[in-house]
Amino acid sequence: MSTAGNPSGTQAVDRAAKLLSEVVHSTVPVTFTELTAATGLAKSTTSRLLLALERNGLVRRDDHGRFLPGEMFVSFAWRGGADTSLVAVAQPFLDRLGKSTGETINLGVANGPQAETIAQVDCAYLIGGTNWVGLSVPLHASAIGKVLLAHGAAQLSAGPMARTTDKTITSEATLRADLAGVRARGYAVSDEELEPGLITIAAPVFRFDGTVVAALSVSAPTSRMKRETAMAVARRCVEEAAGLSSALGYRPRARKGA
Amino acid sequence: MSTAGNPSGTQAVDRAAKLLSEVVHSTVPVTFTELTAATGLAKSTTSRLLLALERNGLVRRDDHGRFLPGEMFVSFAWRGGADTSLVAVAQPFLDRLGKSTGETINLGVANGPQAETIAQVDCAYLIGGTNWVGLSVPLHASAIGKVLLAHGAAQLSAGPMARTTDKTITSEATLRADLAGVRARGYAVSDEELEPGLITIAAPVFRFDGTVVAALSVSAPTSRMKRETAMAVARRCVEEAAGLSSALGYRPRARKGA
DNA sequence: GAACCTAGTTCCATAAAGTGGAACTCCTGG
DNA sequence: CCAGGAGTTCCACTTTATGGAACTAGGTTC
Repeated sequence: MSTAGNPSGTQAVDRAAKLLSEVVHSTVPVTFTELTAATGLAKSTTSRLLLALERNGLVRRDDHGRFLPGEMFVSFAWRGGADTSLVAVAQPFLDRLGKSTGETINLGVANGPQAETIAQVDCAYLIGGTNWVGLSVPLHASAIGKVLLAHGAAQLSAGPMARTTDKTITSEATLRADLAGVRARGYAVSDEELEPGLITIAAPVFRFDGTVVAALSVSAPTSRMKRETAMAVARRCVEEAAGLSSALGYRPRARKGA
Repeated sequence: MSTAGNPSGTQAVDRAAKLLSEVVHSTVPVTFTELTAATGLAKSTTSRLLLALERNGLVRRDDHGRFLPGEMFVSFAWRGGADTSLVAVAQPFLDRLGKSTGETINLGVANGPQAETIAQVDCAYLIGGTNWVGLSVPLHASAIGKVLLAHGAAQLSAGPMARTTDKTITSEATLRADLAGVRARGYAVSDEELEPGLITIAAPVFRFDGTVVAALSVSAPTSRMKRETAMAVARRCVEEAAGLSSALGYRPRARKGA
């Protein structure tokens, strides 16, 4: 009768978790009745489970008796555990993107005047990216960096822009134009601007408040990234980045339909 | 045999919640064995419950099989639910402070160049504070404001400091000296500096990373806040602020004991 | 202000789900 | 290759959760 086939005997916990999930993933406080409806549980069961969740600080009630995530969630959020866990939330999205493109996938964030790689999925080919996790790259020459710059998630340092290949953008005006393109298209491209033979495409990851917190990228050798492939890859990259954004609570536009 | 007398029949959920609590409130990943030890549950039970929690995104395992808070917590934290819920976490501390002093309790945060009151517990006396929630007061004249200033959680605006009573500090040098005192003592006092007849004492609330995010205050009419009373009140205020800080993950000093 | 909803909690007999000891499977290190 | 620890799976036992019904608490209507 339930949606999922429960692997083993833990009904009560699973049901409680389902209730909890409804409460936590909702953007607004949830009523008791909505919860019985959403989970299909009997009133008595719902009541007992919610009482247990409340007793354990997993949910709480507002003045109208509606349910909100409890002290345990708030406390976790305040203690900053989230920052270190971005990678964990992102992993499934990276994996999916890696599987569908076969190329090297990276997740990068701003770290001072550079872009730092914090997670990676290796490519399926013999020739491909090495491990970049922990490495920092120039903002103006990398696709991830350009995404961060374009959305104000990183600032260039004062000095002149270092040239790493003959295609590297070093003029401020050119970069500004490129960044405008990044915002318009929804993704950034670094076409041999960081390293000869390397093309990278990156898309922005938004947080609940619409600010960009990271960028998701696909890197491949020029030999495998022709124009048509690039278009498809870019679309997939933007898709997964959007999915991750949504997991972080970003809601691009109020959407119709229940 | 168990530590707590369970009010009603929800053993499995309570046990799962206890495991979850261990995982979430720990600063480091927790091992399976630590969990069995901490909760006193049988290996088989622990295993089953953890599997259920994992399946539902409440915990996850790192590469060494140790347990961390799951996607549900991270996602909640990233979507910014915490900010709106500071009041909820703080409530018990405010209540306790209110009960033990009998006076008006406030929780305030920085809001631009002012201190904004975001929660309040009303005093037990007939004469006392009115509702301040939502009100903003000058940083330099209020105890909450001085705490925020002293710990760099708020900045004064450029202009001159407005005088609201004849005791208001309006000289920058005097204020600077006062703020040094606030840091040294651990609390701030506004002695009729905001309104004649009103004394307020405030203590800082720290976040996990040691930054100050809010201030907790006790306000009373001069008639009830004599010197000795003030000392006791200040101590209680600092205590509760420390308790709240701890709930937000702040650990002033590594603590001994299992 | 009495009758009537609706929302939610408590009761209780039933049976289903959780429990824990023991057996089993994986690792890791000697 | 064997020993020992860590964790999972099995399974008979029984404790614990379940859900319908009764009950309580607010709120609305007439």
